[in-house]
Amino acid sequence: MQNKGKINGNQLIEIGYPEGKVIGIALEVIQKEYSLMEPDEVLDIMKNVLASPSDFLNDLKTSFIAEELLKPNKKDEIIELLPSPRLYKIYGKEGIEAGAIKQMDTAMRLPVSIAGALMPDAHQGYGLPIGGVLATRNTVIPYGVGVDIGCRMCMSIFDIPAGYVETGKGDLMKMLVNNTMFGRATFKKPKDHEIISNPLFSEIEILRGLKERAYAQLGSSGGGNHFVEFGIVEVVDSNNEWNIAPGKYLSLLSHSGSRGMGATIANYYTKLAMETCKLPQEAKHLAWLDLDTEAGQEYWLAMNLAGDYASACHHQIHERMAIGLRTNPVAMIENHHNFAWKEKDEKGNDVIVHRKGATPAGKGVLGIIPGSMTAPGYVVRGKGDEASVNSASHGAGRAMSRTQAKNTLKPETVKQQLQKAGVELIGSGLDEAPMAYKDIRTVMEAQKDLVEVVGVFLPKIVRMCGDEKFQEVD
DNA sequence: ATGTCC
Repeated sequence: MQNKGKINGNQLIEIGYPEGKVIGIALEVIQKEYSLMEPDEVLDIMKNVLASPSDFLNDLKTSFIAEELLKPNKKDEIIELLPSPRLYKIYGKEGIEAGAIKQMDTAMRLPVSIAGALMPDAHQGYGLPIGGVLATRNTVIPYGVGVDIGCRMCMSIFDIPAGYVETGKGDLMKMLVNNTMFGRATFKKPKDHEIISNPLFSEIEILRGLKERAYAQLGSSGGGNHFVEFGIVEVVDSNNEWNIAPGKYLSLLSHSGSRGMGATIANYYTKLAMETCKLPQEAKHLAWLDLDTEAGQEYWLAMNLAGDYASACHHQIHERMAIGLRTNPVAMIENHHNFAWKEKDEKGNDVIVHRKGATPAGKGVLGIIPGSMTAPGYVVRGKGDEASVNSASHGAGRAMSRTQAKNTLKPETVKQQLQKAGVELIGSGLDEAPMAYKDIRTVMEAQKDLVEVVGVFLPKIVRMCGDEKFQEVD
């Protein structure tokens, strides 16, 4: 027989072995000790060990399996939540849906949670709500970061008069159409970037299979609420970081993340976390990885790589536009809003701060909070408010779900609003219409203790992922 | 958000 000793994990599970570490140990023992035996005989031995492990504790061959079987099975133990959530602050509570608050309550009942806050643009997500901020001790929650790891904003301010968005409109539109890629579209020949030669792409198993597509998608933008847009930024703070005179300038703003790479990493490690960290039903998507484990360290490295990759994509977008404009920006501002950071709490202890749809707003930290296609976005400087865990919103937040927007909004109404606001739109669907978003001014009012406004941005030429149904109506 | 369903 050519398959002597060949047993796989599934066969062990079939005869009743619990999923987990013991499978690996048993397979190792089988390979080492029973490789010449018929599979059926091996399975019989394995059955006997399983039926009465204590009888095999002194067996030379199977004692390791027996020991593992006798260990209290931590894998199936459901970790208890605290009876009530730790206190946390909600900003702009009146505008936040109940489901998001419920999800944040659940997150604040995790035994690993230390602090948290809910931003005024919050809405329901998987695990941590979008707009949720959560500080934990030495653990990282993949769905506390979100699927689009490193989703971020980037703004370039050019020393070009604001009037150019009108006088140069045709050229700017061409630059967007020819030099940005959305959805499935990618560049025929992506620009090289050092991120692709990062050794982690060969050192971490899950990343090996992601390198090729990451290269193919380099410099692209994705779909949904991602955009690249030209607009006018008014710098309102004379005491700004770049010594720019207050006034209006041509500006480029982009919003996108880590494409397929981050999504694959997020889903892979969430699944892994859910296998090792069993939580009650309502909290199961908040499964965490201990940063002292191999999986936790791998996720941390992979997450950071995905963040750097997302940043690289933005930089290439901005580089292409700067080439088109034949000038370099006088200022660049950028920030992740789906990410986890190692920070210090007020006592100086290390904490892991997850921001899932939240802008870092430590004291003096610059960030960008976009509004909608027709509403202003803001360049902000964090005030370092402790209660917010040094955070602010990452946008206005949705007022309508995507389906609701698609079903109720009329293309003509949206077009009228765009026209009124003087906004030229390339691509997009009805679900990204301005009316689908909350009023950003109300959201900013709710977080005035968290950030101060450095500049106000108005979108003028917006490119998003296309939507045929919306496009047809011309 | 996502080679938009392994």
